[in-house]
Amino acid sequence: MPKYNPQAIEPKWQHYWLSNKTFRTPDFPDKPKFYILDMFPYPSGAGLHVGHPEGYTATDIVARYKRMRGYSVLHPMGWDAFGLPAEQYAIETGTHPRQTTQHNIATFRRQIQMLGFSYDWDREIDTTDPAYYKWTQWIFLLLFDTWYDENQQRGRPISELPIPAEVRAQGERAVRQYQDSKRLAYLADAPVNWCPALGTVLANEEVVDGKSERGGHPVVRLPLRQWMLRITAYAERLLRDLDLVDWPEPIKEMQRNWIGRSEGAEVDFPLDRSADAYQRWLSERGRHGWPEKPEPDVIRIYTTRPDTLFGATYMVLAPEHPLVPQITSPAQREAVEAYRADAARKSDLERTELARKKTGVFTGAYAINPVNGERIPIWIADYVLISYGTGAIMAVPAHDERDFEFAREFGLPVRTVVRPPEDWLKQTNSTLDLLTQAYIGDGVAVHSGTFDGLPTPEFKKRITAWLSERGLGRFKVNYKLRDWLFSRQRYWGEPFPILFELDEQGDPTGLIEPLSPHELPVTLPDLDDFKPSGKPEPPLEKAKAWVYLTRQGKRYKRETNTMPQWAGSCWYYLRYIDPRNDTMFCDPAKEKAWMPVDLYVGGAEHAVLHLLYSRFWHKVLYDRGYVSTPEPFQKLVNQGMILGEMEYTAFRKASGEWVSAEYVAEETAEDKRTGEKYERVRIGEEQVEKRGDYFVLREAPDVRVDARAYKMSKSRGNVINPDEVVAQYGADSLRLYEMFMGPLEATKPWSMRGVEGVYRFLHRVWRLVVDEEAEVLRLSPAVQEVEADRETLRRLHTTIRKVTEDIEAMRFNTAIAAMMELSNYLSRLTVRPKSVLETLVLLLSPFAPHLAEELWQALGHTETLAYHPWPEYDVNLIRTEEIEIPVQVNGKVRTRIIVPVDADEETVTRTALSDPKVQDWIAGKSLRKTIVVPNKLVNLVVA
RNA sequence: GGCGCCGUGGUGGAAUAGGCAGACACAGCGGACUUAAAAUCCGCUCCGCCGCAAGGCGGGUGGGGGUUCGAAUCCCCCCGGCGCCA
Repeated sequence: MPKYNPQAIEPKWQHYWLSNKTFRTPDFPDKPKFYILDMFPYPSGAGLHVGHPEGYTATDIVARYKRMRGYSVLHPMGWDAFGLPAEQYAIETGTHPRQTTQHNIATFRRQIQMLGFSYDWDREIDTTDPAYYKWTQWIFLLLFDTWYDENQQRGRPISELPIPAEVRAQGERAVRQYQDSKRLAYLADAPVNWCPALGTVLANEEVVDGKSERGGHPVVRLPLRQWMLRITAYAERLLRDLDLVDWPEPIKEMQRNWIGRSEGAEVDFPLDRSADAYQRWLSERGRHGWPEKPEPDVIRIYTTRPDTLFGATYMVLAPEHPLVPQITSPAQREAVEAYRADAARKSDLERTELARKKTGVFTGAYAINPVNGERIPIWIADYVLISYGTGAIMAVPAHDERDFEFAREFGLPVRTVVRPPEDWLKQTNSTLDLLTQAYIGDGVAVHSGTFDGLPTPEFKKRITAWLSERGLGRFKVNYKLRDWLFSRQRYWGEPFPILFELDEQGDPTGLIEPLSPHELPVTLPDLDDFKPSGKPEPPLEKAKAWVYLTRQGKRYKRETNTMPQWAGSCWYYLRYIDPRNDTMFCDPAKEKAWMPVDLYVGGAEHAVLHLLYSRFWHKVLYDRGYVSTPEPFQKLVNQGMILGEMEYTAFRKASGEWVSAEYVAEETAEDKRTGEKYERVRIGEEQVEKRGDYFVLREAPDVRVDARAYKMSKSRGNVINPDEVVAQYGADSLRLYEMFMGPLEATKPWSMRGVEGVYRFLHRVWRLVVDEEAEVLRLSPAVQEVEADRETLRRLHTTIRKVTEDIEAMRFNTAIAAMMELSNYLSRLTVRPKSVLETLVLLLSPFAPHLAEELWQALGHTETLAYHPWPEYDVNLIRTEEIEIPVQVNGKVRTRIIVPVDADEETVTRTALSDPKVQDWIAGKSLRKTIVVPNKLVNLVVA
């Protein structure tokens, strides 16, 4: 029996922790607090993936360690359970998504609990639980009730929004519409991906190359009235406050890029008109200044290069630009209409593809360049997006790559207004007036009237001021970040707590009515048919009895879109703090006590969207006084991806002849030279060998073999199931292996043999303590209550220090290596001091908690070690009297000498020079220089 | 195309205020125990060369160059992989 048997001891301790509520966290921290959060999983039907426990083990180690260091640790788990797959399954089988979701959650919970994580399960949450999404809806109402005050740079209640007198004069209805236009949650027409063949609206990720992912049917972009969240109002703060958090720099950089702040100018180009009319317009602008909205016959553009205004030779509007129908000449109408229809079928990504051939159509209209009065043609082209800037650009082909390509394609003039450096001209074979490609760098202005000779940055300032004085333009900060499209035409999501007022005919009056908080939650109606309606409208439209209601004598229709999957995950970290509160989403006192999250661990795939969206919600809650910190996640760590086992692939012709991998395109298995298609052959490790930088077939060493690890996927058949690993080796081995594989952040391939290796280590630790020969669980006879000798103590305390420092820095792989070294040493001792083993068990306990608890008990303890103080190390025990350091001669190690620790330079030099080997090496040469690095090395430079 | 990260034995990886390259583990080889196997334990294991041996010499962190007494680590160029953006 007393063999190491994880299958017996792991369930035993999991049951112990659960039934004793060992990891129950008090409502308020009673010691210094530490909030450790995992990105909660979407409980998919596939069950837990080995990638999940990687992050969960890392956080669990820190959580267990922090408890032993005397912290109140908040460490919860829950389910991000709304989402497409459950709904897709419902469409296919009629199974209600709730049922699928509950089933998947049960599987995930079982799998996570079998790994022995120290979550406080009393705080488990589920985003699809009405008691949870009640508060998601409540926060939506808060967004709806908030406007952004640009002056104060914060969100404020809509009741505090100043109403302009001219709006107020138009009556109550106008006031409400004005308010609605300023809310953080507002309605707008936004294009959806409508797939007529499937009769449904698709999410962006379901559209590939303008076709549906399933079936490859064409997808068109159709405007639909949808909820938007005004995240752009917070762009500046989302950018700036990245300085407050301790996140990996690349992740911050990705967020910065995503927000995409740029400085430039907005400039108004009036449509072509008579010289008189143009002069009138100019003087009008000079008098009244820059208007909030341009006149209906004026095109407003945004540019980051106002210094190139004199080089604008044409304009381009996005095909969707509202002015297009108005300005198109009759002769061009047909071509313009066709082009617009075509553009609607393309995604933004395809449209902006740099390598793509530029397309576009002339509208027949002209505009006037306000800096020089020049008349320039107006085109439409799909490389201009309606969603960026103002949806219109001035085209400066000389200094913008896309404009250059477009101009070349359509024979439009190119005018250089920034002088490129001479060597650039030479290199590109250009002359100042004949560029072979766009020059996009800075330089000195030419052909720019009175601005000639100004360097680019100076020009930008001067021209912006010039435009500003004349009411023709203004300085403008622009963001690539777009407002967040928050509606989904789906069933399985949070319903909006919003009503639309109906008139007596049952038609919408245009008034939007938010529900009151006491009317929440708005629960999802049951449907028995989840099939798409065949119209671009949400499935909830089918629940007629739910959709229409009478409230205080008025008829209303409910909003039938649902919220996107991101909604529930935007604030879940707050709910864990007070998960059962039904009067508030979270008690402010508890929030203050636990926030911010001290450590947040999850996959890098959420580096941008989830983290940006939740930061945005958090800031709104902050502005409205519901949370106490400007940022939710203080420290962020991204775990790397776990790949499948290493695979060797060879390529073979139909004739059976091998083809070296260097000639084969890996993705298609086609010959790079001839296009011939080959067969992929999986090769065993024993059939390959390494030659230089490549693996080759052992039987045919000319044939290179493709050697790499692939992402785990069902279709590739390389998915590792955690259940099987636990059944074979136990949870402690799985946990330990995932931490031992390499650095947490790195992408690394799985290896079953590696699991075996850590299992052997755990088994060895077991045998250090337990008598395996005995029938009952008792200590090994080598374990005795004796004082440890000096060397054992030195190794023990070195290990304590290493493990402690490594956990703090989340370098779990090297912490484990240190414990392996200690156990290798201890296993060679015939007498093992009990106190040393106790310390080792404590060090190991955050990593392999089941084994540790079992051994702790075997060592005679009756209580869990979960709250036992973490071992302290004594530096005096780590120090040695003497130390061996290398001696270099001219930078090469020639021998080693033994010197007292902290010996001074002179002693070290003297010892080195007296060494016979050193004397051989420096014989007949003169000593030029001596470098002594204390306790590290000595380098003798001779010549 | 731009930005970022990365490249170390047969494999995963150690070693960064620039200071002994290859800790720990896997795989492999040899040995002990065993009737045998598994498990376990002990030893060897970056490459090349010299030596019967003890030992010694040289090369080596994707490639090339540079800074330095000294570079896996810092700088420049190139090659390859991954991620994000376009």
